[in-house]
Amino acid sequence: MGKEIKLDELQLKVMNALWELGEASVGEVQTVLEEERSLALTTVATVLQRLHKRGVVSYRKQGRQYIYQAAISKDQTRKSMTRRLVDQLFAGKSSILVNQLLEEDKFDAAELEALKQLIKDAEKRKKKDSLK
Amino acid sequence: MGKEIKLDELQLKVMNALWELGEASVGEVQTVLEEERSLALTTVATVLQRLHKRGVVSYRKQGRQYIYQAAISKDQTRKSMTRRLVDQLFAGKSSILVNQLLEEDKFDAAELEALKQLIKDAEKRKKKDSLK
DNA sequence: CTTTAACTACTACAAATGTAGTATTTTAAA
DNA sequence: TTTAAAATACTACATTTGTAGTAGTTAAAG
Repeated sequence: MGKEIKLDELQLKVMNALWELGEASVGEVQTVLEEERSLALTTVATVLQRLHKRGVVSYRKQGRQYIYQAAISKDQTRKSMTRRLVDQLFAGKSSILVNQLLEEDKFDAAELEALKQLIKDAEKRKKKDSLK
Repeated sequence: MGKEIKLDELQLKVMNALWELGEASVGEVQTVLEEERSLALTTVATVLQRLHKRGVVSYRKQGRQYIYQAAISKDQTRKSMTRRLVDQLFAGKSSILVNQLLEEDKFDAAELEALKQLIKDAEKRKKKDSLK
């Protein structure tokens, strides 16, 4: 599933609300977004409709209400959008990105520890693969 | 300098060309971009003009030609756009992003080795800081 | 000198996104 | 019963981005 996913700020906020709630009506999404700043209900509705048109969300009817849910996973989205950023700005090299984050001191001690472990795991996988 | 930088695909391609060349005329930028696909010279000119309006590029006049150069560094751009992605999709946690990349097996053995070293460096910095 | 190429200024269109008001209908509350 | 709230359908506007043609001028090539 190499489908490109490109979502702008508000679209992502809406998706985050759906991922969090599992499914939601326009009003419920609005409520979540409103914690940050107020938006007209119709703005939220429009975003959802357009996302639906793109196949990014789906809905079922409940009475006269549309109950929306994400049609793409958060994981897929993360992968797709990270890939794009790495391709566009890091010459396709994830290591440059991670280097930058480490240099910027973006991790606490526990996270560094966890990363070390993940690197070990990755190295093990690499060794296993190279023996095949 | 916490200035938000948001550049879309073509804008980034133009910036990459400027960063690579140091400075360039519209025609020179077009030549670089053309390696991938052809674009009207006026399209490139328009993008550069709009970027200039935003303060993202600057130019000097040479005869009747504009010689553009980037007014923001690649590093700044990388930091800003990575921050946005992490905030929007990774709840502000860079470690989740790196976890994902490691799980996706995006690094070769040498890169993993280099990352280990960077983590050690980061850990040392952490310890130094905690002793202050 | 003439023709061609290069370059900017100007103009315009389409698509996508964010924003939200109005009209209508249905449902819930007073 | 009436009023208010909720929800969708419809509509419209502004901004941004990508796309590129036309006109006019200047510089380079033939």
